[in-house]
Amino acid sequence: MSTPSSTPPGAQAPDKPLAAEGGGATGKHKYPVNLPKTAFPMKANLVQNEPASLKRWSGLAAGKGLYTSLVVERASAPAFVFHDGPPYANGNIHMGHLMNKCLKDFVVRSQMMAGKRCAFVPGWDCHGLPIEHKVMTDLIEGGKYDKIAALPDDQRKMAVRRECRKYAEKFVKLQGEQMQRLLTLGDYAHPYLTMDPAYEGAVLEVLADLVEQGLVYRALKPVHWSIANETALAEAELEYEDREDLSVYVDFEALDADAVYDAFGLAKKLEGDDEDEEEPLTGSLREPPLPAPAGRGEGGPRPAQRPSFMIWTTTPWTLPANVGIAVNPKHEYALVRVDGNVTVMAAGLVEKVTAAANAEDVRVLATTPGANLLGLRYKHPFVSNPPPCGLGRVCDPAHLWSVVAADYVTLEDGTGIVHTAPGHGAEDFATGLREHLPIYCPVQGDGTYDGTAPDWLRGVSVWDANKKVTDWLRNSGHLFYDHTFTHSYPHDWRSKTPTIFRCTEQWFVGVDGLPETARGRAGAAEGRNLREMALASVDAGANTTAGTAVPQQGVKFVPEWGRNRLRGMLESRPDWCISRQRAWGLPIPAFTTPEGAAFMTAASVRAVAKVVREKGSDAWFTLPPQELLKHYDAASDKDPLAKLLAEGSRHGVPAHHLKKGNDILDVWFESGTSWNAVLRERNLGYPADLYLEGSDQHRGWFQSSLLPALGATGQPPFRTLLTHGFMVDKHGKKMSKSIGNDIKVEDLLKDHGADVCRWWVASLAYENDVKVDMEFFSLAGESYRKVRNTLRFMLSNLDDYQHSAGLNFSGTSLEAWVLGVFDALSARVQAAYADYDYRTVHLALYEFCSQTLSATYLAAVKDRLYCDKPDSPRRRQTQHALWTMTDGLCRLLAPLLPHTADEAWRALHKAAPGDDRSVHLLTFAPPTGAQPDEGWSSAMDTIAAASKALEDAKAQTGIQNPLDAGVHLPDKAGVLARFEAIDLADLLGVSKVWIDTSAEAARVEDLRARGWEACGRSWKRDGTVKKRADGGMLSDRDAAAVGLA
RNA sequence: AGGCCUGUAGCUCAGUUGGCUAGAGCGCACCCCUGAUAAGGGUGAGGUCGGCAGUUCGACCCUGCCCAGGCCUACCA
Repeated sequence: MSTPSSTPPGAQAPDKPLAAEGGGATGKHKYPVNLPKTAFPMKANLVQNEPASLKRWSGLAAGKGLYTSLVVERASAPAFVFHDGPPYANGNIHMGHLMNKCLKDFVVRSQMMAGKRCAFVPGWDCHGLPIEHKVMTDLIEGGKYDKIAALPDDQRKMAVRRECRKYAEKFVKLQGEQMQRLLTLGDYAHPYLTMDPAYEGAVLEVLADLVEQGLVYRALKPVHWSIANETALAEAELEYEDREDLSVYVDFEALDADAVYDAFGLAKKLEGDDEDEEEPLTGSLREPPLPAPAGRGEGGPRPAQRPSFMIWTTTPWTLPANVGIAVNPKHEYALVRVDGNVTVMAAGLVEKVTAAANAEDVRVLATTPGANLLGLRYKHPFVSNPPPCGLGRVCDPAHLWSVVAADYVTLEDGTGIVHTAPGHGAEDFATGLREHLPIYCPVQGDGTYDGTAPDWLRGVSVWDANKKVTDWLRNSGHLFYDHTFTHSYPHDWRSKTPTIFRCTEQWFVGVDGLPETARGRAGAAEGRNLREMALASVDAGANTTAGTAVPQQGVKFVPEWGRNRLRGMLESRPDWCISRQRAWGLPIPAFTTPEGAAFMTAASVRAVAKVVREKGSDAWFTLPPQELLKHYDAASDKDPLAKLLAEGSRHGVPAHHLKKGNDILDVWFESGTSWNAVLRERNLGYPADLYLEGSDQHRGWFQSSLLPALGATGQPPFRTLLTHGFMVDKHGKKMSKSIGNDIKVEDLLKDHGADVCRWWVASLAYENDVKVDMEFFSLAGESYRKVRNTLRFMLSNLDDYQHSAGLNFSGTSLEAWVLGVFDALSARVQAAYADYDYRTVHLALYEFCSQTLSATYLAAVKDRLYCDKPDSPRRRQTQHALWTMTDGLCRLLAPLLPHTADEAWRALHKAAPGDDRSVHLLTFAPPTGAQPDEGWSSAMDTIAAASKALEDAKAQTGIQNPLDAGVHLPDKAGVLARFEAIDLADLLGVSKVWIDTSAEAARVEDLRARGWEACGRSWKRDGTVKKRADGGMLSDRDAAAVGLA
């Protein structure tokens, strides 16, 4: 049974706009007061209202929308060039995107508010393996791949590319909507997509510039290789599975026994010689082998037989490609006699290795740091002819088959001496490049050895070679020990077969100046050293502090340690491999002549770029070479390579005899040239004032943008690099879907709305890692509501106010004080925006709302707003200040809280639903010009002290309601005399203030003891309260306000 | 394993070139107001400044080591 309403028929339902009842004691008169009234609701209801704001903004200026009208309106304003790093077009946006996009939007909106033209073109990285991999998986699982796989190469790739494009388009659309839901402002109608034809053409034009500078070359590089599919594989296409392999310990005979013994500091005489003669000769009759300190031999005799270096490998099949052995210069190495043989290995591993092989007689003869072994030569166990150096390289024959340094050599496994085959391993490759060793790979695409291998291995599969090589070594006496063991090994994700590391020809951007092959190129005379240029630009901006101008060519870092981080990475980075063997990407427009020579010149790349601009990169797969090169004129190409090609010439190759290359560009090259494809193509300005991304982009986009820009334009593409940290959970652990501690942006928007999320982002120390938890958004919501309610209270007291500028008021007025504080706040906030210091913006705005306004000024002026005659000068003056601050505050808040600031601003201006006005079309307000009296500072100190006294009095006397109190303020300095006592009383929240020039401290008095009555309207006891004509007890002010004498 | 970075109250953050009893807001507890009311105001309790050692008359701040965490490399012969 439900309870019927207890309201009697005819009774008035309680009205929401609170009437002037209650208040005074019962039985007394009820007097009307000026109650607050506003349409701006206390409850934000962001989840529903934000989409409405979005819709309104998109309809502004007859459908042009907010972004477009702003940019058009600011056409001649100074530009702030900001550039978006493209997220990958895959999946829903996550917490990282939330922070990144909000921070970027703070930049865009605050720059616009500062009067700049800040164009922002959002972009997406559309090509690349993650999409291709996903699409392939879907095709395979859907049973559709077999049909596609049977097509000719170009057609197969086109089929895959069509699917990839659809996939990318889908996620660009999805993510774009999600980003706009975060209320971010940008040219979402015209984003940049790395798969757009114009973008692709612009990328190729940068490539052409780099080719022209002689920075692009073709060389060998080891890649993961699937023998089953005869293709290179990316990391993402590998699956690691356990596999049983043969591991071998092999002795490599030293070429010069004496040199080895010298390195170990052994005396230059043979074992068996008379012991007595041993002493003074050590190190004195010969040159030390190395500048490093001599080895720590005991000065004992040197063995008669030739020593060897013992290496360990789990891939015996790579031994034919061995060109060096690596030691760690810092580790200690031992010369060991093992069952009659003398060999070298890491001192710390002697016991482990010999025990594994069950060696019986083990004696360490001497030890020496690895540094002393560098340069020692050895004899390859079964290869005698020096291998070819490798495409486009020059090798140092003195380094072949010698001991080299590598700090990746550890003492965890093996012997501490690492077999090095640059053609078969990434680290070996790096070492090979550094030491000018051959990059040699005798293994062909089908996994068999080619003609350069020893005859007993030619045509043999590498898997069979493991045993063959091991047997050979055993027979020749080089094998110390072998055993099978199980380890995790990469497998091809599609064929499930084991992969190998194999050298293939790839395209590189050189970072250390001109490689041999690039010499003689057109324009190469002024070729650049990218590493030096990059380091110089990173260093050039050092020692600039926030706000100061960045020197030409220099880069400013926020935070400053980013400089160090980028510098370290630039110092150690290898040449950039820009080619990939995939379908979903932008082809590298290189051709192959019938003789197998690569053909690509600056002019030929520009010619293909022209076609790509018209038809997109699909053209590479659908058009024949002569069509792709239709804009190319070999006769006018100054590049020497152009001689290879001459249509119709007897000496050259006609274009239609060329073969198209199969490589696509690394996607990092595509996004790394966005400064050209977006900023320059769209005339937005170059270089950018700011790039803003996560700190992982020091390795990624910052570098991939810096290098091509330096190569092509000679200057960095950005003046400032700002980085933010990563999202971690509330315990500081990384967030991931698999752990299940991730927070969905969707959920946040549904529970809290975008403005609250943005308010939270603004509060972060974004340069560090950021802890996230659902609870934090509730807290942010509370703080948001405080700001909202402060705005609401001001709005509700402006309902009857018509603003007009140019009001003069005294410097001692409350208005002069509060507007003075507001001006300081405004300056502080604008400076913080300019410094990307949103935390300070957030804090300053919050504290102003909470402390200056809510707790102080608004509390003080409440009485005059409610009880003064509505149009009294004092009340209008207060409203003037309220209006000025509400308007100004909305502008200051607008970059952080686009919806709420606009909602409040429109409420202030009483904008009707169809009204186009918006706070976002404005700029920050100029200073109010208020000139607060110099005495305010000490006046406020006195008030604070008196406030404390009042608290004490409340605790000790019967005063509970501050309006029952009067306060005698000390004023020895005579500062307060020029202030209105009533203003000071209102700041204290008491009924009456007396200024006492002789008092030391504030004194509180109970006004009831004076017999002062409380006013029935304002509840104040100001000493003027008396019975009025209508019988009510009113103060003079209130009597006048209601028209009673 | 290496490079860079972080670690101050339950939470988010301040702490200027080493020098006062280490601050603020939120949250929490208690109180006031009931004409901003699913609001507003006030008061208070919370910290061995990640740990250990060192330099110094004096260290949250400088140095070293360790612990925990993050990003990026390298994960291998």
